[in-house]
Amino acid sequence: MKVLLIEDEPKMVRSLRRGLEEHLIEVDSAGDGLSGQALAERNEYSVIISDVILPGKSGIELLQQLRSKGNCTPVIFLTALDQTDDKVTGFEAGADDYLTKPFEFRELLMRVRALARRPVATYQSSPSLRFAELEMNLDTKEFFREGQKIALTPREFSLMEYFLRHPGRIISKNEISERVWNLNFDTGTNVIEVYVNFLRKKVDRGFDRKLIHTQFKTGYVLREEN
Amino acid sequence: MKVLLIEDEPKMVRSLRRGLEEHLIEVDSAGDGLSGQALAERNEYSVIISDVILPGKSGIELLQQLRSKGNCTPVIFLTALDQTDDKVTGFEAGADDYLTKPFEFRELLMRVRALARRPVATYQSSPSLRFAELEMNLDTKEFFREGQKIALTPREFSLMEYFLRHPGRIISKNEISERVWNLNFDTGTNVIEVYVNFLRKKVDRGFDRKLIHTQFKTGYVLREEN
DNA sequence: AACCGCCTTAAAATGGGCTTAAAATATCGC
DNA sequence: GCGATATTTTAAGCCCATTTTAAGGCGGTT
Repeated sequence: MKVLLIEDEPKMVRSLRRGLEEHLIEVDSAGDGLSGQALAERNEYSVIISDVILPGKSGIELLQQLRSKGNCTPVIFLTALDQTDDKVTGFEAGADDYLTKPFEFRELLMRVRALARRPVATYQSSPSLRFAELEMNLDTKEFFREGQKIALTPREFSLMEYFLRHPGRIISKNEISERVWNLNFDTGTNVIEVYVNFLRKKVDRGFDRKLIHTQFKTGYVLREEN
Repeated sequence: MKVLLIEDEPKMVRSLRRGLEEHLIEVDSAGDGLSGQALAERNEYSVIISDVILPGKSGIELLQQLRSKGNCTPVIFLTALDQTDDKVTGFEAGADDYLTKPFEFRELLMRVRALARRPVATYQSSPSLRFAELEMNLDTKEFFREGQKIALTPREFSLMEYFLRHPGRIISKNEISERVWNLNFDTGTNVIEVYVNFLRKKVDRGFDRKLIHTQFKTGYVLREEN
């Protein structure tokens, strides 16, 4: 099980992270709304635990934007004091649960587990990414061009996913190695080129209109025209 | 929206009923576990609100029996005092939410609405699951492919059941070990692979169209095509 | 033309998943 | 309760898809 923790108070983050990890729950954390949203969109979590008041973007805004993009990961809000008004708007925005600080850790753990137990399929309208005649189903890990299914390995899939999440934008190799390979240093290899090649073979070969383009000395783009 | 309220304290019943009906929520109520269960089985409710301590049959027993019969109506437990131990067992029994008396009515209302918003879990009127030419009878624990009976051990059966309840969705090994083996930690063994192998021998061997597929590094899927 | 970045291909390394058999555990009939 | 049988779990080795490395060629840029 993996949860995303969005909270700006370092002490709280540390204590929750420790508690959750003790119970063998993987934790990613973010200190503000923006990076929280980025993580939530890039990865799939069982549950998101978020403060309501956050720098950058409030928890409620964040939630609404996730939901509007078809992301149905259950969200538990944390709020300081008993601001019941926040509570109301939080629930209205589609929160699945609410805890008022201070709370017992056991309580949080129970609620996280209860939400994680919910059958995923029923609540998540299978999220899919589209661009041109490409279609990617994040749930079933299927990928299509013009309705034709293309088998992708996990790495290929997540690289393609990254392209589809940033269509039309030039993506540098650094960015790719950070966000797809999770390396923030240069390994001095050419894995990325190799994988772009893999994708091209599977996605562009045999089609007239190429979709994956090289921007010399800059990076790659997913684009319709040449 | 219609809720079932199971509570033995008449005062509480009256006040909650009034509050809910003011918000245009229909209310059926029962004063003990047995009649509550009868109502829950006879009618379909959006949410069940139940006291934990009840004459006749405890709320937790009631919940477990509903769940074992395939009834997935969300349940909110009410409990006097802060008996967190009850809370733990309640959540373990599959409760969807928990409120400690005394609570604000608004709080209850929010939680009821949050649960009612969840798309209704597929209701099992006939206790059989089907997919492609597979058929599983949950009552008699029989399992067939193309009408041909296949004998499954209990473990095999419940693994197959889990597949059949999530056709087309990729199911991770973690998910399987949590939901079929009820382990929420990694045992470091390969039981799951062994059992998938058992199932394949019994279900797919000798058939042209395989139904159980591996998604490398991701999990397994029940799917018709390759 | 020379350099550098990118492409392509093939081969090596890695690690996940499969299979099998044996050990441990549970279940059933007596 | 006891032994026999069925089921479940552990363990080990192998296989192969995936990933990474490496090397040589091609092409764009200056």
